[in-house]
Amino acid sequence: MRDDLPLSVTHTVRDRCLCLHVQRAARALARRFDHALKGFGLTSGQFSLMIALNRSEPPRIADLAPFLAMDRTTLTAALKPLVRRGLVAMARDEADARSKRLALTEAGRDLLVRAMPVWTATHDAVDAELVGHDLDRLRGDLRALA
Amino acid sequence: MRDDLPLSVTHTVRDRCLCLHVQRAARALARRFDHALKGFGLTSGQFSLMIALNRSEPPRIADLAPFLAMDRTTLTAALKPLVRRGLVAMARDEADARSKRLALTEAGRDLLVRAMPVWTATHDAVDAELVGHDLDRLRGDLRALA
DNA sequence: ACCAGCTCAGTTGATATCAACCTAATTTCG
DNA sequence: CGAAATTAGGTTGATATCAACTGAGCTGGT
Repeated sequence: MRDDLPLSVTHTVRDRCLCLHVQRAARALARRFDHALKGFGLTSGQFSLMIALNRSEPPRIADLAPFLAMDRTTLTAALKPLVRRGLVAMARDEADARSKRLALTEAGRDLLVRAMPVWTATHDAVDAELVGHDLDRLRGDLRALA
Repeated sequence: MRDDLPLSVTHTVRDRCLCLHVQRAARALARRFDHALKGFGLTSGQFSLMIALNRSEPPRIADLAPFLAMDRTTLTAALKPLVRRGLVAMARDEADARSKRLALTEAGRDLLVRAMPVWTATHDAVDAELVGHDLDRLRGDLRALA
């Protein structure tokens, strides 16, 4: 311990840092949904990604990245196992040869339909543990951060 | 689009899922602090980890993992680059040969001292963007999730 | 003392995350 | 039309994340 890095400074960071607080909550929630969705071979992130694909118009990678607040190249990597398993299909955009359109396959939709009740039950359990918390406000705060 | 996976269901997940909301905020905040701390060669996670090490008693890996809501093995991996760079030292616990005690080195403390003003400025900027939001309540919500 | 069970940490394999760099296609403007 | 700027996407290298497995050390009961 030195005079120029006292415990009080680190306590300030630990207590105040939103980055740290959000990361901890993110890890805990991801673990929780990972476990719940394990039977379907899906992680929480893969589930969210597939949910984001269920649109009337097949989105491009560049459309999804901002929605997930995720780097474009992360999305490229995240799609690989889903495409390999035949849950997601990538097709060249007919209007723009640079773009690729992403869509759930029949198998992907089947899996999502089966996983949905588990998501609902898991989220209900999370909600139940947070009685007294204003979750709509929390979601609003998180959207402001993203 | 099929009848058994309508858009309304996916909109429910997108709007309600705390896991998705927290992951998005986590990515955005991590990116932001990563950029801010880049000049020190530190990521936001490495900064948080080093802050957690600044204790009067050098903690063990098993002590830190719950504090960071992180898997124990993730911590083992995260320590490697910090130890390699001489910012963190691992020493066998004298009382228990299974345990290792983690401590910042002199170089590690130096780096943290220099990085601290950047953390403060970055967090002040985040706070400024969230005027009207109750950040203490937000931190409480996030602690409840972790 | 012994051994069964527990605790602490590391390793492996898979996915996640991003910056930096790269290629190809489109658009813009002179 | 044609070169420059822009845009979409992929690749590489590094770190982050966790589950499952492994091994080493400790502890309590007999």
